[in-house]
Amino acid sequence: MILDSLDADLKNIVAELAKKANLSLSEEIDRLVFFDISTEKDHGDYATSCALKLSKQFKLSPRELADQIVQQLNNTSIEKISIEGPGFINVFIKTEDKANALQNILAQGLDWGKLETHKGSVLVEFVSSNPTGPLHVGHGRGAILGMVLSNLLENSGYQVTKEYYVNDAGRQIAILTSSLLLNAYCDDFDADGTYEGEYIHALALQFKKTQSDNDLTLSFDSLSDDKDERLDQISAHLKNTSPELWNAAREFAVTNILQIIKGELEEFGIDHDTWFHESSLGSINKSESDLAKSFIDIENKGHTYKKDGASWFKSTDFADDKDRVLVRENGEPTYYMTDVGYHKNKIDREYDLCINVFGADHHGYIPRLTAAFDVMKNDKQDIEFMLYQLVNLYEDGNKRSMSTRRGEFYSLEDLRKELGPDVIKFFFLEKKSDHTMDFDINLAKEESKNNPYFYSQYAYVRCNSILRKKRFNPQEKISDQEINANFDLLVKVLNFPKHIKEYTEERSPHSLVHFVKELAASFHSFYETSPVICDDEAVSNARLLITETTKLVIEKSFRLLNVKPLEKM
RNA sequence: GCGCCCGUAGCUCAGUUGGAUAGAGCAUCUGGCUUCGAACCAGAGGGUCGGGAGUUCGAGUCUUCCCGGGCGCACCA
Repeated sequence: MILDSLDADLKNIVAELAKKANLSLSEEIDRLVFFDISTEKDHGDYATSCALKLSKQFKLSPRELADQIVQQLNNTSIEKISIEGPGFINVFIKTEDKANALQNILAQGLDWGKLETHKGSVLVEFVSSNPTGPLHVGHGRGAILGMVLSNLLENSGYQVTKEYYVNDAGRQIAILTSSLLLNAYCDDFDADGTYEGEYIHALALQFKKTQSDNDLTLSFDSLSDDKDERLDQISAHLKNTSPELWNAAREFAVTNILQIIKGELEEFGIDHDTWFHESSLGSINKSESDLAKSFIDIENKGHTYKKDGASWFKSTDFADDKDRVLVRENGEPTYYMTDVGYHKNKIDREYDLCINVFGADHHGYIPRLTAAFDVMKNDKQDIEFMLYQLVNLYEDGNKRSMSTRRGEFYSLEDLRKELGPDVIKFFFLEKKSDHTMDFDINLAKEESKNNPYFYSQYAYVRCNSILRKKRFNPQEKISDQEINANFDLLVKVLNFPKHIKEYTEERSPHSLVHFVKELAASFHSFYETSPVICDDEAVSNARLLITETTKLVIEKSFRLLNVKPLEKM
């Protein structure tokens, strides 16, 4: 890319100037000295404000510094260079070089936009919804976010592992197991707080068929009035009186619900590389288990203490607002402890970076998890969190309720069946993730410009439609006129890698959606003003090349977004 | 009460590590199909960037205080 070469030259020049002035500015040069893509044609192709930022250090006026930089900047691609306003340096690139760059995109194909800027291994943990029921709409947002983030990271050179953490132990699973058994064997047993809904009834029926003892009757003696106590009594009773049945039911429920979840994720093209089961963390009492290893690690490093019979982690030494219990008085690990053990396992698998995609309601969890991670990690490892906020569904101007009293809820599957997976991806990704979003179902169904998904697909379809009609010679020289007349479109196509790099580093998949929308808009405008198939063969050839490269960039973007480009609509 | 997130056009939202005149779409108004797909394009109006103070060549962006909204503050998971 021309821009990379310009950036390198600029950094070298400023470094030289700093050296002459006896200034050590390597950090500033790294951070502040670079070219931006100009937002206006008048400002050239690229602009830098580095002279404004560094004038103080150099004890020069910004324009004086800019002048010194400009005198040395003689990159062969530069057509014209000027200093404007308070000290901006604007660079105009030779039209011929832009034309060459455009032709070069064709040679790269879908590798255009692929980066080699990052190294190392990343674990992205996302979805990790409890296997107690189908995914709801909110899970979908996290799922799509995690997937596209993974795509971007992979595209930039990282070795990415996508992981789903399965909470297959603990109280929620006990309640799920009870729910299944009650549904299978107790007619009209109404226990507040158990899982209900069609999927439970269906699973219960299936489960019953797998058991030889078909007419089992379950009975309960005195049950507490307190909802939670009662649920635990039911679980304990079932588990103790029929341990084999209990284990079979638990296994059956978890396996089958995971299958439902996995199937739904597949519909969205989301595939996790690993499914990590909480139950595999082992027992806190066995020293080789991840759970015990993580506890011992923190203990050995001197960050634990005993209080009220429990074992605590002094997380307040690491920016947490209160200390946390790891092991209860009764010897049972807390949920937090299991998550610490899980992260110890991630650390031992030697990932350089662990990214957790969390629902924003878990944000309070970040300081304590970071604290434990920082204690256990090696000094090259890092943890990051991405939060996603709630989704509100609107239909006909009214907020739509996503759950009912009966435990039924409007699931991700329901939404997908209503709209299709790709339009949902586009809408979910369009908004910044840490921002509650209003999802307008009517708009998502609309097939018009109002709907950014269709608008973008339509641009791709138009590209294809044109390219089917006429072939072109990719080597033929392109006139300056065609390059200059289509600045708005080409600036996006030619700088695609720079944008992708930024979206990856900023962890902002939503920016990619906005990029595609804007690229589509530029193409639609180009389409109206510049007939591609026309009598002038040279002009036609150039425009076909522009169309082809635009198509490539849209296609590549769609792939990163996990959206299937449509040849026809 | 403490912590995190958010507040930009009537609505839904962007806004490039602080940059040049704050942008899209919807809605309103005007114009454009005999031709590559009008599922589109061109144009107009619409703003105290929640409010005040500060930092500096420059603030929607950073700091601080206030106002308003969401979420979280367990030996639950």
